[in-house]
Amino acid sequence: MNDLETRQLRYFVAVAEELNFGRAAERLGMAQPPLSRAIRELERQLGVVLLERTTRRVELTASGQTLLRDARIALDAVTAAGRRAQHAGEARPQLRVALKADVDGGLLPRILEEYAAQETGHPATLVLGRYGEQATTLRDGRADVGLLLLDAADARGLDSEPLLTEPFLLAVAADDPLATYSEVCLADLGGRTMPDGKLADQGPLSGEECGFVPGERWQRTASGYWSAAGGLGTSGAMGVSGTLGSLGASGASAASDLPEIFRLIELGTIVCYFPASLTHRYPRPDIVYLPVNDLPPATLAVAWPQDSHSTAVAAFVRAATAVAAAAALV
Amino acid sequence: MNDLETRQLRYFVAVAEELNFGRAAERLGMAQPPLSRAIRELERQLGVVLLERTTRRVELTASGQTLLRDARIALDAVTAAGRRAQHAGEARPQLRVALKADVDGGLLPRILEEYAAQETGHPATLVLGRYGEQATTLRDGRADVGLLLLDAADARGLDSEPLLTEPFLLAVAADDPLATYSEVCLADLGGRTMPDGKLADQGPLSGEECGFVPGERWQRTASGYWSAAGGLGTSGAMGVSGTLGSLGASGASAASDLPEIFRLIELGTIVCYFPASLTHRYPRPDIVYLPVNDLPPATLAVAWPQDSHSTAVAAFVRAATAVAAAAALV
DNA sequence: CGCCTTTGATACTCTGAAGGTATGAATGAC
DNA sequence: GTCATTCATACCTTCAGAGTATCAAAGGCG
Repeated sequence: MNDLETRQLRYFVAVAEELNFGRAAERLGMAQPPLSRAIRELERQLGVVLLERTTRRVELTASGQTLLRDARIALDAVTAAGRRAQHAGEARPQLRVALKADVDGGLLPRILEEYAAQETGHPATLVLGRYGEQATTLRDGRADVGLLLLDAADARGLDSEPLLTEPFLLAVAADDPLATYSEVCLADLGGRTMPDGKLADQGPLSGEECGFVPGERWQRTASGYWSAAGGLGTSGAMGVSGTLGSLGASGASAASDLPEIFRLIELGTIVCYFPASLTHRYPRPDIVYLPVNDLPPATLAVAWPQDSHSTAVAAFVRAATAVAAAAALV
Repeated sequence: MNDLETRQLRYFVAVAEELNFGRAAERLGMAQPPLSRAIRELERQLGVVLLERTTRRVELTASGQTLLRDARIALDAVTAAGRRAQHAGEARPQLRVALKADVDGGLLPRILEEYAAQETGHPATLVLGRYGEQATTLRDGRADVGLLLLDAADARGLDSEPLLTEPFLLAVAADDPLATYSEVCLADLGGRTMPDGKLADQGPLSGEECGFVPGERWQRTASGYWSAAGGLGTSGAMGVSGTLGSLGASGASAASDLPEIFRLIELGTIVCYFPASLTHRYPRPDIVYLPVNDLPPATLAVAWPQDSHSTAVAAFVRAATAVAAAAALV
């Protein structure tokens, strides 16, 4: 078997995601026939059928599903290789820290201060992204280290160290009937929607595209072992592509920035989950934050590519854990 | 920046490893001029100088070193994607278990038995390889799960669970002066060589190509965090490409299979380190096994690609840890 | 100091793989 | 049965990648 080219993987991922050759070709900026041929050639090379296609429907085979997962990972690794090389070539190397603005447990200033004190020669710069993007940002080489909510991130390929755990709070309009409650549970939220259009009673994390075998629940233990866990106790914590302001490509009436989201919450159009520390930063008269008693808490962590070997990353991780440990004592 | 092609990465890795365009071209089965052009084009795409070249010498820049590391990882990910897709397309899917024959702490039969009892529908098959190859075998998709010595493996991209710890024993000829000792230390071994031609007083693990920043020592803590550790206490445990029967491409008088190695040990030509459990399996009148008092012990672990999501892998890991735990009680 | 070997770069040619256009054929909706 | 949709096929075109021949610079050496 000759080695695959990234072009072939990109083509396949496009088709596998669109499940439609025409749309995939359009997305790739090419005509449909050469795309069909390329996929056929890929299947011939691998000796495996990846897509079951009729003129009306395209479906992934088991091989195709496997390849979709692994091709995404491989493509990330390739772009990461390029980007890291570019970054290493810059005159004044920097430590790129990925995070979603305000999702830092209030620790960011102290972490940056502590990190700067370590004099690594790599000043820190922030790479701000939307909620849930941080893991990908680390995997494809746009950042060196990140702060993210472990439960919302697909941590594959990353190592991480938890910093703190805090509950999600539900933000609702002050004139919502729920606002009089001292706490709510998910079942109380029937019908209310989140910024991404999903139903609020599913919790803050979208489980779609989680990449896990349907019907299986996996969770990571402290020692790094993935075990199948039967129960649903932690099922909310396995999402991958987070919500909270992210708007999917398909999102119809999705809001993406915080001011917009707060406005819609005040109007009663949507509700939204926020980590508790973030809510302290946005006290607003017309919004009430409520504890949700059957929602697992959020774990803020510092994360980095598993194959990282930079001293600056290690220094940042040390700084982050030290600050978190100090904060936990207060 | 357009995405890189794996062809470009393969070309670069070849040149970076050979540090000579002509030899690299030969290895790639192509002429030298197009290779030179391809590398130049790669540098242009990235906007970075990867190689400092005169007509007499080729050297890696900092960017080039970074790219060499990451390109290897990315290429492994690409081939893994292809192989896993092929594997998923097979009629009767199997669990491919990578190991070096006899390096299993004596647990393999019981692990296989325990695994078979779990009825995953994926019968186990063994993928035998040379010592130290298991990690790569897992990364590039030739196997789904493996048994390996953690200290000898480059565990990047893998998750693992330790099974047991046992000392390395030194195998020497019965008529060697050392054979009368009850135990030895590394300093006693001056001048003796190992199967790969390296000096025995360096311990069983080759530190070359370890990929870590020179002058830094890294070790993995229980929680998955890589920390810089100043001391040399565990320095022997960071090797990547193991020895013990592997013969490097450069190896001149290297021996590769066990019978051959034992013969050379009997003749006094070489000495060799083996995990204790393996020596029990090869009692030979003309070979003496000695404890080495300043050598860190070997940790046998079960390992799997970090992004694995297979129930069969999880079942195997459960089986392995259960058997190891039971064995530890005896 | 000058010759020679080694080795990467340049100039040019050529081939084939990747992409485009036109069209066919199958499938499901109505 | 008709029609729209969508994937496959046939055929053509182009340029990127590979080859050959050659140049030029850098060390080694007498």
